[in-house]
Amino acid sequence: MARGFVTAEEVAKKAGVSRSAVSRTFTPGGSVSKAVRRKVLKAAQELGYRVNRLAQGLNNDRSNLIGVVGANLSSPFISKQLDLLSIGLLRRGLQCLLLNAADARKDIAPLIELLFEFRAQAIVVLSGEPPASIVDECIANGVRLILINQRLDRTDTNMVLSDDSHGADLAAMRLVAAKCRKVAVVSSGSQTPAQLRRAGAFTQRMTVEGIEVVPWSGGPTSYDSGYQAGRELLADKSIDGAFCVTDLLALGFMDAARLEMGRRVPEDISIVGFDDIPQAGWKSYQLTTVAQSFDALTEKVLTALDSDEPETRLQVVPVSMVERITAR
Amino acid sequence: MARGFVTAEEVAKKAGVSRSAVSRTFTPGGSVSKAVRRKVLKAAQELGYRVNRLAQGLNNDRSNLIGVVGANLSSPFISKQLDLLSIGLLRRGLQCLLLNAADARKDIAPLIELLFEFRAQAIVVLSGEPPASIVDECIANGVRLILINQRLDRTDTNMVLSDDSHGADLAAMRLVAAKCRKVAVVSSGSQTPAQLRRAGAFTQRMTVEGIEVVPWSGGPTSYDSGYQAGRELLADKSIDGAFCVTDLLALGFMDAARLEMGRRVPEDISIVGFDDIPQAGWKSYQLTTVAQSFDALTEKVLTALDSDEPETRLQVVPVSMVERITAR
DNA sequence: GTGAAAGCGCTAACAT
DNA sequence: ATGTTAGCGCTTTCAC
Repeated sequence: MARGFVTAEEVAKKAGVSRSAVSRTFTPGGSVSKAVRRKVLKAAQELGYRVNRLAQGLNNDRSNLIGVVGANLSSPFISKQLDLLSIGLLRRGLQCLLLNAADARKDIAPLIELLFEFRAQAIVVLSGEPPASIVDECIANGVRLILINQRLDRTDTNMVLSDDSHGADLAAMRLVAAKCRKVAVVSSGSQTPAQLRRAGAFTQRMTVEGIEVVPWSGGPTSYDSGYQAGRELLADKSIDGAFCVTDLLALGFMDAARLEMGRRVPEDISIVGFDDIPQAGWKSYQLTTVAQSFDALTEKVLTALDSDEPETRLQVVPVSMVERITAR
Repeated sequence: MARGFVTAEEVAKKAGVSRSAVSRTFTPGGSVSKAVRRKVLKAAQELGYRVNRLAQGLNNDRSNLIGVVGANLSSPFISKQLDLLSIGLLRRGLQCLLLNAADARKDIAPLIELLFEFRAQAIVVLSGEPPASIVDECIANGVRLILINQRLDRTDTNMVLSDDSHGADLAAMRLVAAKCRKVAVVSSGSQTPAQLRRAGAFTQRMTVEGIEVVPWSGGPTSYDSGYQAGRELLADKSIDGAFCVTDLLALGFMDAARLEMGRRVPEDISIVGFDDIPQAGWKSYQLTTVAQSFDALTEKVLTALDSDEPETRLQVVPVSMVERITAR
């Protein structure tokens, strides 16, 4: 109790009107006469009144809060996503309640539980896979759930994801075009569904093409893991191509290749990444990579927020090859 | 109205107890008998009840919401900060209401206004300078305001910042030790207070040392701006040192120097950055830089959240030189 | 157009 | 330890 904020009651008193007149003044469709509105606005101004959204939400069951849960918020990919998303939400008059899962492997159920308590209108999951029970609860409670780059085997929730398998295919074909004979496919140890899809589709395609694939995975999704992969894999002199399922891995791999393992890129080895994070375009790297469209992804999430068309439940966003200089 | 969520009333009915018994069961210090508690918990479980934090907050004036406003959420520095902060808040049982200012130059007043409406308990500003009127309002309304890397000329609000001038000094001394004769100091066009302090302190020190300083500033705080700076400045063959007030700028500058302007680093030119973002440690760069302690910064912010010691209002966090290979 | 009154879901002071 | 009662600040019928 006893806080500094001014209430509508006080404003009403000062303006000499009823408490509901004040409410109406601040409600978009409220019917108030010019005269009253002016008086109210004046009093509110002088008192420094601002509506209490908590009370407002309690009343009409619209908290205006959108829960966002994600891990590794400082990774280039996630942070870019969060950046765009938070801008888009704000633009739509929605607030972003951010919950950091800290670690993608962690169970995000308790976080979503927390979002329920805040009566979030919708929940956007940037990373981590919610258990089926939580998905059910979302539906039961009328909370829209939107999963990014996550493909659950159900049709009753919103999923927005990049076309991983097609992307992996593009990467495969690019390495085929580079005339690679033996390629590495590197992913992190935290086998996220997206990474698994990419590695799987790539391997499958390469097998069809009759090209030998050497899989590697380990560590978190980071530059260091990629570097480590490079050190270990490139002891094998015959590897002349690599698909890293994430740009961060690719950048680390590339540095290991050039700086420690004495390979020239792309002369000795062709490298293709996935994501197209800003760093992939830096002059020291100029990584050839499969680009996810951050804008399109965000756009789809935003529209999924209000539209309830069942047919737009699963949105696959196209990817594209960004040709730079790391593949022959 | 008409939402799926279960209320305490329904739980009470099902458990055959009063509505307050339910409330007490879910309140840490509530005095309830084992028996009642069990009944309540059981009913709550079956019904899928969860407290409504909005209502809870409305009651005891503790929204549990901490407003966080920042711009350029995808930049390495800010995103790292946000990552740590959001983890810390969650750990303390606080929720993070994120507002993206999109652009550091934008006025953040309306965003803070919005946070008032949500009755945020405290507001953390990662970037952007709040106008004095807003600061006053925070104080008037009992909302703690914490500014990061922002030094306002007042003693009634919390500021947590890295020791920019000492850091700039370290950078200067490092370039002196590298025997530079003519050094560039590059900052972005969005002259943030922190950047101004760094550039200012650096220039001052160099002037004392009798070393010529060539200032450059332009563009946003980005890799590209740094690159641009490199291209323009290094037409001057006599520049043999550079202090970039931000790592992102330094990385771009370095690439321009090596890859386009034919300079060897550090043989021909010594480069020192500021921040110590993850990319500064990447093998292709290995930037010598002044490190801000993200952990210490976050730690101070977190403690500033609850402690109200006036003497801890201005917290200056020490910085340190990270010696890598870009300075002779 | 405006005010009175009820109610959103919860907590806390007051009895018992 | 438990139930009753009175709010928290707001929106929304419902009369007028």
